[in-house]
Amino acid sequence: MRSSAEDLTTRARIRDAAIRLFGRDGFARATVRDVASAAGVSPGLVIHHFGSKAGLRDACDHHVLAQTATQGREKADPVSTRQLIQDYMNHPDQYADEITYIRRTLSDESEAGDAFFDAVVKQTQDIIHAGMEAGTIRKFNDVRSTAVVIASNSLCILMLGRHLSRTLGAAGPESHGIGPELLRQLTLPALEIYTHGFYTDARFLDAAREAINSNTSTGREHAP
Amino acid sequence: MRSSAEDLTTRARIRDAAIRLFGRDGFARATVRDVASAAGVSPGLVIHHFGSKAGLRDACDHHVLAQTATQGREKADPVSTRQLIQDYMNHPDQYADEITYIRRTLSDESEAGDAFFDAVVKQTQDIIHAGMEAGTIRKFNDVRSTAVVIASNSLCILMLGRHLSRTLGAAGPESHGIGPELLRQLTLPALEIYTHGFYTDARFLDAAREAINSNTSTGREHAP
DNA sequence: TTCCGGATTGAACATGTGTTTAGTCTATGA
DNA sequence: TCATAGACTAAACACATGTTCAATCCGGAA
Repeated sequence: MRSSAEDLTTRARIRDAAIRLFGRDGFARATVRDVASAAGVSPGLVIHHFGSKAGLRDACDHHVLAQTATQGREKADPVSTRQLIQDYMNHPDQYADEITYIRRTLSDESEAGDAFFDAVVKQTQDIIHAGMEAGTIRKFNDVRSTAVVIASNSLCILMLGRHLSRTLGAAGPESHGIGPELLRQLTLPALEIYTHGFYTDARFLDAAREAINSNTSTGREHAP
Repeated sequence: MRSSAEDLTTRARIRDAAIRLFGRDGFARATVRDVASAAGVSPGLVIHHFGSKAGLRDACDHHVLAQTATQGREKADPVSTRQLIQDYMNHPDQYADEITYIRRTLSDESEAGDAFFDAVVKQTQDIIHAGMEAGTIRKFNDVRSTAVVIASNSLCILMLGRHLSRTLGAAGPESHGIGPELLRQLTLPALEIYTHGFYTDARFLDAAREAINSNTSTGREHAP
């Protein structure tokens, strides 16, 4: 859905180059000169358009946030975030920059990262509520905490993508990140746990319940 | 178990200050002058002891890696990584710097991060194998992938700690990270999913199995 | 005591980097 | 046609930062 680089305004080209470089190298390491050179433009023009490097970052934040907000509202995959990743699977090259940018945004402290995380949690929560009514998802007492756990588990594919593809040997060595092959390898194990659980019985859960109920202060509650 | 700052050699004081600052601000943003000042020392001395800023980073990597490797070998918590986090719960102030440093290490590309992740996965894999034989953990066909999923789910507490405590309102606003309160809030929801599963039946799992088996090439496999 | 090597410092150096500035070019509207 | 506004550049500026260097301090060995 995105036009080729030639069709974009200079401002948009600079912003897209910044999204790529900020995501790849981080905000601190990526220099204004790098961005300018990647956009085929002089450093001064970057400042001319965005006021400062921080202003450029804000523009990137808003753009990526808007970009990801438009999608995702319609689809409702129970394993959440996967609707975004699913989308990415079908257009890997097109969204790769946004994906890595979001990862950086979630790592570094930033309002954009906060907003994105909250959006994912809220969406997950809605999905759980709907699934509980439809009977496809088990009933949970604390839906909010459950949503947070599920959302985190989904997002960790994003955060740890590099390590996942590295250990699983998915995707070539050049693609340091999330690829269709990686998602295919992780889907079944994750769904199996989400379907049948990980433990054979409830003894760990019960033990944790007791430990937490009895010992509310800091202490040595060994979960297992 | 660690001596107070006064008892450490200057070299160790510099390294600990670097671990704190690299973890808090990132390698690029934290300057040699910052580290020197935090250690109460001149910038030149930092270079004198470590050769360069990169050398200082290497020293930090090795130290943190060694520090975390010594622990964890004995304890064997099924929800893994939690043995490290558990340990942290009992000495929050003492390990806080190492924790945040590891988070940065897992985000930025680094051999230390790779090694740490691989160690966690391997340990998780061992735990799963043991649990499968003992009958406490369900039998999984692909133990390796399952271990990767479980390890990632555990590590995301580390990666997303800031967001987790933010949305769950655990710990005061000054502690931007993982605290005992956060772990207490997440343990039960996570264990519940690990015990009883997330879905009520296997229809999502079966659908995904079919989709992946039939459509091996890139395509639009909507997991549901 | 004397001497030596390492710890340590303050200042300087070289470079990278965000930003400014003066000026050019180009299209558009009167 | 002319004038004006904005896109755009090249150069310069100011400052931060990694690193070097000469000099000093200090403890221990001879």
